[in-house]
Amino acid sequence: MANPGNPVLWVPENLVFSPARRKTGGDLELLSGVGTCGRLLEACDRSERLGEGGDEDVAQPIVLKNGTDSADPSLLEKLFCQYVSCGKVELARLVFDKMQRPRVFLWNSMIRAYSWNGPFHRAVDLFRRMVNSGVAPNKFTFPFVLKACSGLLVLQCGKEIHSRVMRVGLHADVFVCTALVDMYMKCGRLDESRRLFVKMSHRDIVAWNAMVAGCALHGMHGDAIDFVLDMTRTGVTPNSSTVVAVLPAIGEAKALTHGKSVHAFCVRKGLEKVDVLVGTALLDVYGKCNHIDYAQKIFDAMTVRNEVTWSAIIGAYVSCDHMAKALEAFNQMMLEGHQQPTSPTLASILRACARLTELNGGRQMHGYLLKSGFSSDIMVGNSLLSMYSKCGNAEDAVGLFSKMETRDTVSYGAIISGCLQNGNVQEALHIFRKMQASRTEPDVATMVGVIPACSHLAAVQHGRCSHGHVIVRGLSSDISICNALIDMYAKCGRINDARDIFDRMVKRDVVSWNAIISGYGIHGLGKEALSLFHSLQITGLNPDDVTFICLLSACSHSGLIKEGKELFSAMTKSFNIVPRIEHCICMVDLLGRGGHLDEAQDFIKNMPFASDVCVWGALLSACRLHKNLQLGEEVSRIIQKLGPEGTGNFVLLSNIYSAAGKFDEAAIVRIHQKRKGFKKSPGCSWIEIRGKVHAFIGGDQSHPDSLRIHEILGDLFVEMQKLGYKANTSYVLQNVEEEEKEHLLLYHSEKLAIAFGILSLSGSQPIFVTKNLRVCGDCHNAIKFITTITKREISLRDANRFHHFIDGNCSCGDFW
DNA sequence: CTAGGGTTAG
Repeated sequence: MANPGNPVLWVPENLVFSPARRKTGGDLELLSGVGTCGRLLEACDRSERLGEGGDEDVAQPIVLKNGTDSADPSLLEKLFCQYVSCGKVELARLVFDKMQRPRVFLWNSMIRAYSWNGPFHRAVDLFRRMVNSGVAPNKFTFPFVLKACSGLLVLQCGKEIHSRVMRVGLHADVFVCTALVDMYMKCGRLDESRRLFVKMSHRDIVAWNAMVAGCALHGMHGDAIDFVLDMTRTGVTPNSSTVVAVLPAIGEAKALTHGKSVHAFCVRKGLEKVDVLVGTALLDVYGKCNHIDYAQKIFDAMTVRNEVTWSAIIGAYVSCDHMAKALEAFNQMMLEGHQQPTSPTLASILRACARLTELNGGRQMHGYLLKSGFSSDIMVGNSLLSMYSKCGNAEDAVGLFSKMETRDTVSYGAIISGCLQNGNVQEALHIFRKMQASRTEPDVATMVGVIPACSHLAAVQHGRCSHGHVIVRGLSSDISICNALIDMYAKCGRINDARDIFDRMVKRDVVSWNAIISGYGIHGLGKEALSLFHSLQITGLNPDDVTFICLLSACSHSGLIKEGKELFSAMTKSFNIVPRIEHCICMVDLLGRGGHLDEAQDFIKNMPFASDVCVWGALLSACRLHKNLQLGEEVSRIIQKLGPEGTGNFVLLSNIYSAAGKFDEAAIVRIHQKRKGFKKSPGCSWIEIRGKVHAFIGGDQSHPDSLRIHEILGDLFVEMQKLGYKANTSYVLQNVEEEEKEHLLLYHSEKLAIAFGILSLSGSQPIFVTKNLRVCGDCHNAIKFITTITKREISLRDANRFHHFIDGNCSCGDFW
């Protein structure tokens, strides 16, 4: 059932809702389906009332009744106008087609009707017909047809119309010119648009708004804001369209101050309560700027709300991490029943379920979506994929993905990262290959999702391949891509390649710095990490909470205890970063690893918040490292007390580990239990040989070369013993005879992978093995002997860091 | 006016 504390999602039982039906407005469809095709009734008594505007009740029966085709031209015109003003575009068109020689203004009305709500291509077609039938377009025609071009994003067509405008000498007309500015803006020709705009002798508010909206549309947030400032300087007062155009840009730029001044302007004009568009846009800005209280105030004060308003407030709650409020708002909306959910609403709700790992609620939503006809909506479908993945349900995500009718780049991105989040790296890479086969173009987000798959595998060949993809697609200058590449190369043991990417970046963000600092950290190069931190401060970029986690962990792995302590205090004092539990885990780890067990314990006791299993787990592994059994047992008991209920097996397993002195295994069990649900992943090691990844689990005999691998290990064991190696059987979990323990140790996954490396690679090639968990202590010792015997260089990346073994020594100096 | 997938940490 639902997690305690999480709100239960309310979903109506039998609600059926078809988005398609709402959009077309059924009666129009029915009418045109009757097939009366302009057979008109000479409803003379009623024709008097035609043209008064907007009375559709009068207009409809006229066309529906059978009558003669010999309609009076003036009646046709009146009827046409009537339909146009009622918004009955299709009916207006029927009448229009009946006219013998429509006058210019009738062409204009018809084109305008299409340019208003589409279909835009009809407006353009009609314009062409108009020109071909010898009717000269006038200054009213051009703005309408240009608007249709903007809607269709047909630059070529727009250019043709531009040259026609020049030929008939209408380029100085403010309306025509404004429409051209808008068309070029929307079609992405910002230079041409700006050129025309600057040349205009008189710019009205519509022209200014076109510039503002265009900049906002193309993600040029700063320019959009600047245009609004410019227009006020030249004495043009913004209107509600300006506000609605600029607010999304302000929101994207998270420019809270600008948002507030626009808000103030709206209050002066009395817009924010009565204008739905303004109110909605405003509350969205506050949501994006993380000011949910203001967003809510605006929402509460609005006298008119539409479905977009509800979507916006729900989305704002979700992005401000108020999931309960988001679900509450959704329930309220459904109960009030004035507004139906739309795909953005549902996408936000699914995001909320994902964040809460509220699988039951998510499933309920899925059921509702199936009933209500939303399940074919690609955005909703993608949100569902993500929800299932984030709730740890990879199978349902993959199942859903395979059943999707259409998949776009986002669908692939969602499923690839979903597989990755659930630890299925192979499947992620597999789907990436299918994506390429399906000719779906990967974009930045896809590649940012794929590159970490290579980092997890530590498969540098795959990684280089992804790097190649990125270059070919021209994405190699993207900051996020570079960040992912830095991380990938660092985790694949190529710290210098990582540094190279970092050094070549034109622009870096804090994640770039964090990635390279973390890279040095896992390589045990703490001094380098610290020196990068100093460079970071010179750039003027602010380090964030993650930076300090990277730094503290780097210090911890390099034994830089004094530096770590200084960083921790500087973090709060000089950088105003509130320590999170993660920082405390690093500190306990740092102190504990360094042997300051009492200090670590004091640190936990003085933490400003309640300690959790992970903090004690860090201390427990320190107890294991320094063989402090007494404190270790004490800590084990605390962990047992903290452990959540219903995890009996974990408690038991943890006890076995602890009783046998396997404190770090016990800690790992606890951490896994806490973080990943209730599954403990088995120790697994792998090695990439000529682009193929070979994976081994302990005692594995499934590899085709298993026999020879075992032979190699057997021979090595004999040699190692001659050099003084003694198996450390305290690392064996099972309660078996000593000899059996030695046997089990010999076939640990990391040893198997190394033996396979020896078998497959020539003597001069370094061996690079990756393990999902932390390296076993006996293996760590054994590998040192193996480097002496085989004269090979061996690198091992485990869950925490790198170990470079050479000539019987490890780069970590046994400090791990 | 609202909206789906992504990078850094332990």
